Amino acid sequence: MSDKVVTRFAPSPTGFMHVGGVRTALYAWLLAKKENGQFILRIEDTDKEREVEGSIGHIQESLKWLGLNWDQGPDIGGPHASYIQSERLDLYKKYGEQLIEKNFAYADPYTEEEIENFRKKSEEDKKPFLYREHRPENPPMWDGTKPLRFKVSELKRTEWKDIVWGDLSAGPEALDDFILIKSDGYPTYNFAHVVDDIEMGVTHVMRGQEFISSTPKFLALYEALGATPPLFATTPPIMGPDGKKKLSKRDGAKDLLDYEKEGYLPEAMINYLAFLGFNPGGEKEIYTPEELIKVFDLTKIQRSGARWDDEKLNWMNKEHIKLLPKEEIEKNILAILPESMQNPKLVPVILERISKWGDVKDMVARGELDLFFKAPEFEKNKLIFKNTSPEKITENLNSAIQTLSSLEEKNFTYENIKNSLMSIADKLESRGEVLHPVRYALSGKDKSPDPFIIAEILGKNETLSRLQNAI
RNA sequence: GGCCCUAUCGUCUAACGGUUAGGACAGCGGGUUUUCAAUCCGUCAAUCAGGGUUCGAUUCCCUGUAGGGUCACCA
Repeated sequence: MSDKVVTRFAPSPTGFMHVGGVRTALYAWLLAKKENGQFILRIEDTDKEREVEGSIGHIQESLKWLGLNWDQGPDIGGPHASYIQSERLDLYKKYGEQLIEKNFAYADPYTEEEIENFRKKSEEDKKPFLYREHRPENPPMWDGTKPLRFKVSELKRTEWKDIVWGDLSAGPEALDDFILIKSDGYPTYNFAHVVDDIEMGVTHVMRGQEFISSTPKFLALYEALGATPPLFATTPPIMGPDGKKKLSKRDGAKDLLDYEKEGYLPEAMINYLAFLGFNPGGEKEIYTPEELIKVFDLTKIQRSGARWDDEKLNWMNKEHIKLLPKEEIEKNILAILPESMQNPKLVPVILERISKWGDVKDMVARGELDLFFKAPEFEKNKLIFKNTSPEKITENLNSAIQTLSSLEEKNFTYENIKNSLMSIADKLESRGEVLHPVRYALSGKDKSPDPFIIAEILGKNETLSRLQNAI
């Protein structure tokens, strides 16, 4: 146990990174960081057909955005380079030959049609299809043009331990002669990942529960290779909004980088993702990545699937924004505001209305900030407050102008404006009699930020002018 | 269908076999505010069902039900 912890994230480059895959990566990363171990990024590109160009770069960019830095990987190399499986074909071939020698592998002589027929026959007989029941007696030499199959030598019940799920087991029907190397010369996932995990000294394998049922095969392979299997930690799936199926593109599983574009904070995404299927206990919910590393514990990962909930993510993102220094918040908001709206005083007004940076853009698009930059056009009757007469409104607006005029330019601040207006308002039957007309005069709207902050941002001149205009 | 697995508020979850089953999101109500937002306070809300084991079961066992996963020259 003195060995260093080594974890890996091993995606196949078949498209964008979605949140489910990222969470598995996150758990592997958290463990490596917590144990001061190594986190490896390995690309499993053994299916040429499904490969999508640009995926590798996209995957790396996604991980980098979150700050999940790897210690070994395709771009930075490491003691076990290459970290791209298509560049390691010789290694898999070597392992394959070794298995043939030890009588743990053989060439598959059948055509795909023949196997398909076996399969159909089993289906008709209502029996599960097992290739090993058709295992050829005298398989040909393996020349690389035929698939190489693993030869199950002992049909037994497999029992193993999973850090998250506890004791697991499966009967001998889970064991079959699976393909190690395809006829195109590429290894299958089943083979390549085991070889690489052995070669790279991976100690903890984290992956989704879709792999539980094939674990007996992996274990048999480890045994045949004379290698000690790693520890397994299986993560539950992330479910779609209906809670019944795994989150898929159809239910809105998004490219992780879309969340970056929408202005989510990576530390909020990490917090949310980590807590979707993991909980350290206690009542604290907002964790920085550093805090998460400290409390992370594989045994506290959940076993059942969790639904993706955008609302909770938004809440969490807002909480993380609040943790940011003031200057940082200001910088981010100003960066999104158009040239004509670069006023730092708007920041607090905006901040309380957004949960992610992208919302700023929406506010601008909806024209919610326009009132700070151009005098509103209003309809006269909107100035009326409840049963207050027009004359009374005019009178109230006049007293507002009067009291605000007495404020010096440099004292034209939120507190002073509020005090001045409130002193008038409190003398009236209802504060609304003056505050409503003032709000409307300043903003042209019934619903707006409070009139005091609007006045401060507009400044004395503009404020008085809008009030006068309303009269 | 075979095999494997899972099951606490609407959602994410907490609870050495002993708690009024806790927290958070959402919802609802209220305070601050004329309003929206924000914020604070309060409130609603759950152990899938049935059997065991036990003085005592959310927790352990069995059955049922529901759900998930897997049965590829995909990972």
